[in-house]
Amino acid sequence: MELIITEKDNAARRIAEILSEGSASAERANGVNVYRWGTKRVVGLSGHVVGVDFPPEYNDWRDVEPVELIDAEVTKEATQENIVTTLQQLARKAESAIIATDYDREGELIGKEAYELIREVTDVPVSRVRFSSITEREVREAFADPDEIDFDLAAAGEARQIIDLVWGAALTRFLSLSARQLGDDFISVGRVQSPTLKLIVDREREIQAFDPEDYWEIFADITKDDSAFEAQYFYDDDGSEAERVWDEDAADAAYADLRSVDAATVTGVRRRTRTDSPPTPFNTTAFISAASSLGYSAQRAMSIAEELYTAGYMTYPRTDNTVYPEDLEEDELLDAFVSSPDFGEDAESLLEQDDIVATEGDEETTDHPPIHPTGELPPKSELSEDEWEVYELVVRRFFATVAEAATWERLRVVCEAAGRSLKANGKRLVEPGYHAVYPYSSASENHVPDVEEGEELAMSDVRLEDKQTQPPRRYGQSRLIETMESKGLGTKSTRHNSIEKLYERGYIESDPPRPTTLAMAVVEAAEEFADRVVSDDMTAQLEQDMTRIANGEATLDDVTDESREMLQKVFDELADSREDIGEHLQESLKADKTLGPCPVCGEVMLVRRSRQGSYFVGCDGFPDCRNTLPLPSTGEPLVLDDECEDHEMHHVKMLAGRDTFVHGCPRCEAEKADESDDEVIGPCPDCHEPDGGELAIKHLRSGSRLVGCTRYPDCEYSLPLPRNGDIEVTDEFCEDHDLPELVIDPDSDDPWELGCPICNFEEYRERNAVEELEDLNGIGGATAEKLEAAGVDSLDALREADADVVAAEVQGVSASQVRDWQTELEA
DNA sequence: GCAAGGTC
Repeated sequence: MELIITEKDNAARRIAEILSEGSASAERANGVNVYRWGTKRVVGLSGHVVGVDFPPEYNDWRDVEPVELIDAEVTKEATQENIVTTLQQLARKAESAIIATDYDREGELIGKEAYELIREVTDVPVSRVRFSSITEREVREAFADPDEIDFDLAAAGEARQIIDLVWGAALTRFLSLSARQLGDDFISVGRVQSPTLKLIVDREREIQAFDPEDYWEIFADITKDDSAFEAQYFYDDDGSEAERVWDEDAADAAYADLRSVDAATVTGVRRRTRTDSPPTPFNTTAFISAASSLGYSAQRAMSIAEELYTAGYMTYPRTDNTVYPEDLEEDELLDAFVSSPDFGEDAESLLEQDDIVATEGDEETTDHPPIHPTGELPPKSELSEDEWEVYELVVRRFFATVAEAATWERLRVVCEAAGRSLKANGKRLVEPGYHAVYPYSSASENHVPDVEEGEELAMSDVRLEDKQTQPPRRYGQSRLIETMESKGLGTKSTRHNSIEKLYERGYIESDPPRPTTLAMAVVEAAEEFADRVVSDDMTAQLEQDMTRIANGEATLDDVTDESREMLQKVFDELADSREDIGEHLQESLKADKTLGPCPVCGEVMLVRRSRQGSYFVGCDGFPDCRNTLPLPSTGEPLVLDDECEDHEMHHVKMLAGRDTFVHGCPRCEAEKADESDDEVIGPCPDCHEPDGGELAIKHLRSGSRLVGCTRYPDCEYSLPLPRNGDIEVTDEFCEDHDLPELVIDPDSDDPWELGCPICNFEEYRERNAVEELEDLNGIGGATAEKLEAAGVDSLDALREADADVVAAEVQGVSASQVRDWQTELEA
């Protein structure tokens, strides 16, 4: 038997398909897919199936000095037991094995990990094949001429693993211990996350230090025949054109001059045509950036891309490549779209071009092809709105890369009036080119009419505008990812996760991300004592070292030993400052959680966490002062800059994904509840018989409202109500439940007829079930709705469902897929 | 429980 090992299941399936010419069948072993035909078996890993770690005796953070981790042994342990088991079971029966993991450095390391697992059980020959896209030609060529594993390249990857673990773990533990933050809220640092955080912190420092400057600009309307255009005053500033006037008197003088006349003479006209080249193929970063201008976060864009990839509609979303592979036939791919109602016309018009030549980016790599649609088209109804929008983006980007350039006509007009100069720049799209199929990049025109030199034109409405220079803008997520890429921080697969990690660690909040006080303190501490870990130099150096290892110019030990020595020096410096650093971090943590003065004792009120894990506001004077205020039960609290005028308390926002909301001032919310009375609306369905319980609209001190039983806590029956808006109890009654229908914000433009609270809750639960299913990996919006319609309307229902029955009832869902979801649920 | 890198 001959065993083939790929990096992921998807690649295993497609390679089996190609090599077996479609005759391969799939079977499951230990929950892992194995594809077989003849004497061949193909199994897909799940990336790294082993991971580096320290031996267990280093597990207790309090028992081990962080500095000890520098020279601690680093071991490798299986992290995906069933895949490792399956791989070794198959290897025992194999006469030979072929490693077919991705064609990049991590792929080589993952391949070497598989090799070592195989070697634990057998000494059959192991070879390596490399291909950069899973196409018939590439795969066949690669398997016809197998190569060897590149152990040096794999060792380069191992050096990275060891250095990242040792630096990350030792410094993370040091900071966490010094600030006494050992629970979930430890203080982390790392080679990628910390320089990324420093980018954000440095920008925030610039913004804070920014001193705005006043300047003035002057505009006027100029009319030719019936068409008016805007012209802007400019002057000569040492040989270059300047529009901003920095001196108020000078601005007033120019303004007065221009206002004194009502005509301007054209003194210059210049026409130019400019070619606007179509965009290059999508790599991961460019894709995230384009999706972000459609309003998707980096994380969301990648998760939708993952779905579209798994469903077979687009290529692998994690790639650095911006050059299509040679065997991509652009016209054939366009052909696949001709019959589509959404893309047919555009595909046809592109096919009419004389020559179909795709653009190329600067980055040509071996990892994967650039992101493009496969020829398989999804029915629109099968995708959720978001999925469709992202799919359309990917299709149109491919269209754009094979479309013609656009042509713009630029018209520059210069006028003189009262000895002052004005200018206007017009642009007109003469040939739309790729813009016709790619509406995402701006193609806005600015009309300036045809004028001739010497012409006198009417001028009106001269305006003097006073402005101020603006601080630099914060990084948005996609700009941050672009900057990370340019500095070599992270990889195509991890950059968006690194940003997500900064949110989870309480280092940044909001979007565009802003650093917390804690983040400022962590970066400051690192700059002072471990500058390497917040600098992109560490990555640059590591890249060089890895190249040396890969080229055989250095060994793994050379590089890791040197790195350990450097870290040892960092710790020598840190030793004396442990307490100072800890204090500074603790103060910053407190600043991020401080709301305002305690009305009882004058100390400060802080966001705290109870032993049960729920959040509340408590006095820093505890246990002397036991004043508390409740917070809503959903989400993680975030202290906002806004302050309540009555109580000098910062407002609180509750972060809960799509259910995020602003809670406001916790004292105001509590007082509102204290002042409001319960409003009885009908009988309690649980206990009216025989106990006489009734349902009432209640306001809780945590700011939420609900319909609950008057016998609470003896009866815990309750229904949710929206957090905001006036509630009107109408005279209409629900026949099923003997309750009045409710209307939210009856006097607003858009009142919400919530109806009977019981009926409303039942509908809500149904909708929620769909969302719950969607949150499970690999279930798209459309699939979730189909499952819900088939009676799989909650995670519990999915867990207990019979996979074969579900597969039979829901089109497009296979039994094995259902079993995968169930396995995931169990985990 | 620490990192970053794969993968879902």
